[in-house]
Amino acid sequence: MVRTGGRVRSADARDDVLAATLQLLEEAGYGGITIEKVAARSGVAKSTIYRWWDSRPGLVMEAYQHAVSQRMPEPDTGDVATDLTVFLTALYRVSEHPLRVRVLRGLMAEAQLNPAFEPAFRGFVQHRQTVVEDILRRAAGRGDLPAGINIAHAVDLVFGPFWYRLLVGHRPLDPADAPHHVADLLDGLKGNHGPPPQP
Amino acid sequence: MVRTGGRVRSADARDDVLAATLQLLEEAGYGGITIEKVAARSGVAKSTIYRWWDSRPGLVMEAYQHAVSQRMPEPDTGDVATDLTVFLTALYRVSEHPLRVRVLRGLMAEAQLNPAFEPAFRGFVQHRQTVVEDILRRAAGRGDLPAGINIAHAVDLVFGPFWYRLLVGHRPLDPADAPHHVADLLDGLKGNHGPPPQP
Amino acid sequence: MVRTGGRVRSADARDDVLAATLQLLEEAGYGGITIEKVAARSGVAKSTIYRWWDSRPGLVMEAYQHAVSQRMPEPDTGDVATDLTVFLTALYRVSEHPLRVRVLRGLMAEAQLNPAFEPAFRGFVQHRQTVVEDILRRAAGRGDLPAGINIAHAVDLVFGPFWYRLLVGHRPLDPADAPHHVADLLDGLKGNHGPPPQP
Amino acid sequence: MVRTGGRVRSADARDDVLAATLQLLEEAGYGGITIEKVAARSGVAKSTIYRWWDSRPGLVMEAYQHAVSQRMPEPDTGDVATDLTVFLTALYRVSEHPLRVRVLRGLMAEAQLNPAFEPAFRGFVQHRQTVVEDILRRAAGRGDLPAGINIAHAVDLVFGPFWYRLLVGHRPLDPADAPHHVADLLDGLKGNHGPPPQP
DNA sequence: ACATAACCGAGACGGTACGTCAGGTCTTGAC
DNA sequence: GTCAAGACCTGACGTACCGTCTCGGTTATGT
Repeated sequence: MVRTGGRVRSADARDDVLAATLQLLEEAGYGGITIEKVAARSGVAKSTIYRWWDSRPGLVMEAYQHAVSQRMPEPDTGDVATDLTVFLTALYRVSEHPLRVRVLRGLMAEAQLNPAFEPAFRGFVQHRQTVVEDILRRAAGRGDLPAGINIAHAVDLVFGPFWYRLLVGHRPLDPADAPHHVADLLDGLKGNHGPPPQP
Repeated sequence: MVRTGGRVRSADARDDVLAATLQLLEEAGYGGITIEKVAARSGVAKSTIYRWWDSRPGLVMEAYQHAVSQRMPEPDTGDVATDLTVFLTALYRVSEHPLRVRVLRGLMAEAQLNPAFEPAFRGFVQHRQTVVEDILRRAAGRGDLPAGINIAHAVDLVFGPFWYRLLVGHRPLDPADAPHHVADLLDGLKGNHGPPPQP
Repeated sequence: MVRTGGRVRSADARDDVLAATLQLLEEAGYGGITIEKVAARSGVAKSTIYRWWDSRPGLVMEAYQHAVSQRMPEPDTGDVATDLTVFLTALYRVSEHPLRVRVLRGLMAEAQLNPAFEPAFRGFVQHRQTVVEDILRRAAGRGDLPAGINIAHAVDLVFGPFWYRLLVGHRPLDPADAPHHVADLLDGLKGNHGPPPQP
Repeated sequence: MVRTGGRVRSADARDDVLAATLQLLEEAGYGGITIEKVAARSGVAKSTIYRWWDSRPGLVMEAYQHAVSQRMPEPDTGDVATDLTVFLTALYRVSEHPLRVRVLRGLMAEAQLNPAFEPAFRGFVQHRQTVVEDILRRAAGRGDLPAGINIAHAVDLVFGPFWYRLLVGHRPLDPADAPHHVADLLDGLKGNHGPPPQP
């Protein structure tokens, strides 16, 4: 597939839009963003924004990833407790960045209200789930966890409280809590009371 | 404080509005509701709606509670496992009512986007939390759970996965899973790895 | 027909919109008018303008008629030459008002480009034609003009040159020319060379 | 003036643009033409069109003349009635070609709205006027018409009704009417009621 | 019995933002 | 140096709802 001509996409325009989006995010939160304001702030035409981003959540998601694209770790030390602690600590650290918190909350909200956005958001979420799934699967393979463990539910026990605290905001998340949460989780898992995973 | 006269609030108008709200909820979801549509559907004037409800989430919350006001149980049998199982089973049963699921998701979304609505929603959520807190506190008092238990985190372990599944929709909630989740939870708690609760 | 309720239409808003439309007409001509500018100039919301006027030409036409609603004379003195002279003189006097000239030209242009506007404009034009038709018909009835006269073509001889000069602008219209044009017209008519009018 | 090199103007591009313009003219009328559509239809880039034509009316005018460049007759038989009848008949025949009617109406409309186009359009119109002027001037020189005749107004009597019918569309133009219109016109002229032409 | 005052429907109002469209300019790489 | 392609800014379009604000008309008291 070859390009046969045409003006090339302006990197300036792209960067200005993403920068303006982040600025607005900090000032007014996800709900305070409008394409109109992004256009005004960035000096980029609305039509140019619509050419490259199909929707507000798509734009915000890209701006977010562009800004904080430091990937989550995918630890594989051979010890399940260590792996989970590393991962959870990194996850909880989002609470130290109010901007990221606000973005995550806004994206979650959008996914509830806008069916068209749901699959994209689900993809984003599930990508994170697989990291934990892999850690648990490897541990079960090594015999460090019971064979019949319900991995799916364990994953929900990792991410559920995280999101719950993020969304309700009743209690701040603290990266220092991660080791305790991991210990609780593993205690529960070793008891192996879950039903067998769905085939 | 005496009323000295004046026409009394019309029960018809109130009922028509709530009914129309529920209808629209079923048809278009929370995000598909507008005050304008509710007014048109119900035959009640927009100004009347604004007189009695301050906002969309307020209206929806009332319509929801009016329709499905079966209170959550507050069990106190003396056995922590039984109490939690009863409660969790009732909680999970929401998944059998797509309407309620949609409302809960919409309210959560609104709370993310609309700061004015956050406190009301947090109140709604925390009321449910206290039921679980009370169950755990009583069990600890009886010595059925370690004294230094981190009740706050335990509550998050109950509600976190519930909301997470509800919001992301990656795996359906099943009331039959409640006993297993309770067992896992208690196993974790008895290990008592949590930090002491904040004073 | 009874009003059954609702806030009454604001005369201020209406007047402000029409005034702003005329102002813009003077400054920028018909083609320079946009609903957006009318809204900004008048301080009336765009939605209010769209509520009452379906389109730009409709708005301009009302503004024009509202401003210059001094009706054209419909003379009936019993003398065809006098009647026509009075009418034509009044008609030509539009050239003394550049604003009205611009509006007429703009409306004619819109009728060419916008099929939806054509009928409304044709109605406006034909209303003026009937005045001349009536003058000629009465004269023919009195025997002041040959019975078999082609009234339709005579009407075109009155309005055709008028519009032609207005639109092309090659030679200014002068109300003082009206008597001569009437005399020419009547000479031509009395010769009666036209085909019989279509039955 | 020497060309120093470089690619030569593509005749293909030019022809494709003009052909596409005519096609769109037939399908959607003058008002339905956009440079964008012409570019898409012709496969020629928008920038190329802008390079060679300054505006929509310029493009349409060239396309129109390119397609129907059959010149109007310029009769000189020595008889004024014959000359005028030949000319008027040819003029009226445009009504048999809806495409040309549409173009003429569109150009007239554009001249009203676009001051920059007015002079070009006036030139086009006046070129036609001179043909009639010459016929009348020759007749006056021969003594077939009174010497003090108002030629300018006579020209308006020829073109005025023609354009008026074309633009308003209230009554179809019929080439068969031309002889009658000529007879009426000459009757009026011979009466010589017009004011002396402006010096 | 009737005045009072709050209620109710209708719907106009000033706004904000939407997503689309065309205009006219500019940039790129191929010919 | 022209060409096709197409990105870019500009500015207006017409629509949907927002939350507020008159209107005219309608009840229930409570004196």
